Amino acid sequence: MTAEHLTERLESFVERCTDAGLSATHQRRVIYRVLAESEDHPSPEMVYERVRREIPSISQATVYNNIHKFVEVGLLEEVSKLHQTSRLDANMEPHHHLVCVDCKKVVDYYDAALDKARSRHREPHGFEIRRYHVEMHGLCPDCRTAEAN
Amino acid sequence: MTAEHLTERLESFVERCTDAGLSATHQRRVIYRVLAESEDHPSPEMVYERVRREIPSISQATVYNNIHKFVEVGLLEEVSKLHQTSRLDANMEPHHHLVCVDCKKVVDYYDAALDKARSRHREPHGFEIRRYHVEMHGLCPDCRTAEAN
DNA sequence: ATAAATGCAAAGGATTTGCCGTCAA
DNA sequence: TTGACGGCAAATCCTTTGCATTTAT
Repeated sequence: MTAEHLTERLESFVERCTDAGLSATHQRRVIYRVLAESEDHPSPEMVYERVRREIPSISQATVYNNIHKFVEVGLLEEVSKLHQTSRLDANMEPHHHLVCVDCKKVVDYYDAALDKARSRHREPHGFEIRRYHVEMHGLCPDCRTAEAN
Repeated sequence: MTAEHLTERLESFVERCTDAGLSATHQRRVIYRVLAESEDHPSPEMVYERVRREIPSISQATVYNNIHKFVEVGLLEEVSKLHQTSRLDANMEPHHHLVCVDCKKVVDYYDAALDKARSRHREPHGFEIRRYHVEMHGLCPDCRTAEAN
């Protein structure tokens, strides 16, 4: 994140809130700035701690509620759409997953080209890669049909 | 999952337990069979419900504890290594993530070839893809160093 | 003015832990 | 026989909700 990008994001925040029908409260500005300044993909708890340095009276509920609002209006994304409950897989062969963002269905996905792509990435950023896992997030056929109504 | 693969997995289960120093208790056999028979990437709660049909007296703790053991010894995988607490990202540009399986650090990863790969997958299994996200799981440099001790 | 947002506290769901009795090897 | 395991219940962690008060527009 370059400084100019950060400034850009912060400046467009108020406008983006207005477009989304959200008032740009002091708490929201600080929560968003903390997130935009963070490089470490913080948890809600970490966001709460950082915001609390500036607004000691803020409550966890406000942080959680606004994170949800921000995700809804596209200001924010969750790294994994599958937190909250673990999802298990006894299939240990290399394969990938299609995840429905709506009903959280998980479908196995096999693709030789994806597996081949893995070899291009050896030790990215010094990581010793153990599992190369493509997660495609989208709407499953059932939820697409449901949404058409 | 073909029937023969399932049989294979079930038959090797006892052996794999022994190798890992785990006794193959009745509960563990049923928990593992339920998982190996499941195509839907069940949550611990769903595993508990299914096992309970056969062992009504089993406790949730046993299910949770054994799921952990199975993951440790490589009989099982979690679809996402990042559940339990949400991890947030204010960077809405398409990008990918390196996740440390040890310390849960998340690092952004940009790669043009990966983005190009996306176009090969249109509507896999009928999914309307909204986000094409590669999650590479491995050991970050810090944890590699720590593990060397 | 007024609909929305905040703070607080309690509730809820998911997961972990400690302890004691039981069972697999 | 005995160390590992299972069951139970309490504890903990993460997140959501209800409600009274305050605030942004």
